[in-house]
Amino acid sequence: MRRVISLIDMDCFYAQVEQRDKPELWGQPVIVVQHSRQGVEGGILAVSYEARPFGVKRGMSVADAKIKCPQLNICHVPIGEYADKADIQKYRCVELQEFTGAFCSLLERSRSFENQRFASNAKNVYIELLEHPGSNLDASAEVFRVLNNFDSTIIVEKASVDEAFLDLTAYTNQKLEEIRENGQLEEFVKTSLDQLPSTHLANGEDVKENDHLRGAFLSDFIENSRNSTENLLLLIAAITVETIRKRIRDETQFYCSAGVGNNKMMAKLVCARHKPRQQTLIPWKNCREILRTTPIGDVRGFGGKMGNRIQEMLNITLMGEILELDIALLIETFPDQHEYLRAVAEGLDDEPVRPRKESSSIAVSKNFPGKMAIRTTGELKKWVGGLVKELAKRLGTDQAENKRTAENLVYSLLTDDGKPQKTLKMSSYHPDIIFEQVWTAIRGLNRSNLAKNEDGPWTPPVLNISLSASRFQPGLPAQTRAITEWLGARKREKEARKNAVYDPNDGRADVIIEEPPPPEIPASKPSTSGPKTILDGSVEFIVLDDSDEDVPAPQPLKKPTDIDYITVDGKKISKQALRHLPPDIRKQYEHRIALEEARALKSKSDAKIGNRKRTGPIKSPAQQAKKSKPLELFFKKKI
DNA sequence: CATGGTGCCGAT
DNA sequence: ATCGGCAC
Repeated sequence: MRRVISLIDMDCFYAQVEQRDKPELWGQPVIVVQHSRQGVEGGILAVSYEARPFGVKRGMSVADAKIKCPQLNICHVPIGEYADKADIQKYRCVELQEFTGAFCSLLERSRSFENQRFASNAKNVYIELLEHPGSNLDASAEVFRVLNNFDSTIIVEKASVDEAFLDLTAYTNQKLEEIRENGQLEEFVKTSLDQLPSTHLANGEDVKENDHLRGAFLSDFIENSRNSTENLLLLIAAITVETIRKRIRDETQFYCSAGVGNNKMMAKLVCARHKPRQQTLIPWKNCREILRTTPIGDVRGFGGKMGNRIQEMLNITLMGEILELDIALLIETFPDQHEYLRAVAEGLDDEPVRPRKESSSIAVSKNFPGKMAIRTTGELKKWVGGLVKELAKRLGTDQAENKRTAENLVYSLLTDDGKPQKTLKMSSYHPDIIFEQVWTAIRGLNRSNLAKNEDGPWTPPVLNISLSASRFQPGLPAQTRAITEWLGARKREKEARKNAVYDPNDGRADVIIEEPPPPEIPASKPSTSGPKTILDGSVEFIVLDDSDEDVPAPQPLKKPTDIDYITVDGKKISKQALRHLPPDIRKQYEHRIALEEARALKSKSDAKIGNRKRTGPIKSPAQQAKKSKPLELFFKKKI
């Protein structure tokens, strides 16, 4: 039986993330630009739909874009902490400490939006972040939480930061069965049009839709569905996807588009037909017609060399032409793939939707094109070191977040000559250790005959460095759990100190996370001075310890006292921050402050006695927060 | 001179 | 394990 598949694609996602960040940008033309090297603007990564009518496109230079659209708003991808390269973590991750501060402003903002679920989502994000101390949360994870929680029978494959495939086969079959059992089929057919407000039917005529036709095409299809289980399933899927998209919008503020069909290829292909904020349904019987006029390069998997080869060798441009070819010619030209090619041209594709929530590799890379190529040993060392630190940082947060540890590290150095690539066993997450391993493997690649010292030349010039961690095993190496969390907490505390001054304009509050407890197990931390032999063969993983180099004074600007902070739901919130809260929110807190202070006094006396040795899992502040009735009520009231 | 940074997969 | 290809 045919599957029922959907692709959900966030509309110009990076641009939307920026717009949500800065609400004044909603409805404005926005581009997201990545820098190439210090201060120099690189390519355009995303273009908001408001900017597209002006002719602003991906790949264009910022200058050209500005000429086309003078009122264009330009947002920049952040730069990596340790290496001078674009770091797109922002579009995936909201740092906990940033979010804690931004939480208030999000809440405030949610009241001005009509969407009632937004406050609820803000709460969920907040709680989830607190439940995983030191963790990050993808901006896209907000989206994926909606997808993953919608229904357990829907398979969700995270295809990229802003795309997901859904397998709705089981879900729609079950729904249809229910409808039939309850004798609601007729009712369903009659009401379904109303439930498809943003759906288009891909039939070849839909591209030049007058909106009047949209309804007519859909009605037609719905009529033909009465006696077609296959159509009914697609119909249910389309309605479901409308619901899912609405929920994504309500809970995250992000708009998306979708395609619905019988496989990944068609769902993906058809999704592009109506964007943004719309979705397209392709019934099985329309696949041939659609593909008949589809440029070969538009089909997933055929946008590159393979697609070009097909076009050139067969002298065709459209997918459907494959079916008109002399079969003998097709076999002769593509002996190994002719069957597959014909299947694709008919709209067949059996690639499964793989349930996947987390990425299976974590990579950092940087290009050094043309003149920028790395030509000295010292330079290469510097870049590898920086990239290793970026990688270690991300691996550390991934480890805390996903409770897993990478086994392999693959490096590659692209040169004119080739792209030597090797897999190393990873024995530590410590950047110094990783660096030594990588450098040991790499150093021999220098073909220069001259002195191989720091400032000696490196040949051939390096055009790209890439480091990728993979083969994740579940769990943390036991002894490092404590230190991992401790370092994470410590870092957060440091950050909080840095941000100790609340600036109502940047959405941050000086919310201080609890004092990090000392690690239960002392760190057998490798010396930072050199390579570290792993003790007695045991594997050791340690999160990047970016010791206090950049924050020399460990003391806060003003030493916090009990007078200055209020503990609410296990978090310390400065009274100054509280003053800046929206009045009604503040009121919600204030009635509890007396209680909390009393509790604090009590626990202080308790702490002197037995708080030290607890064997069970430590109760995180978040867990306390979750159970806290007042907070829940507070949120419920908002809805 | 040059999308660039990530990520996935199949063939070998 | 390495590579090459593809995509967003």
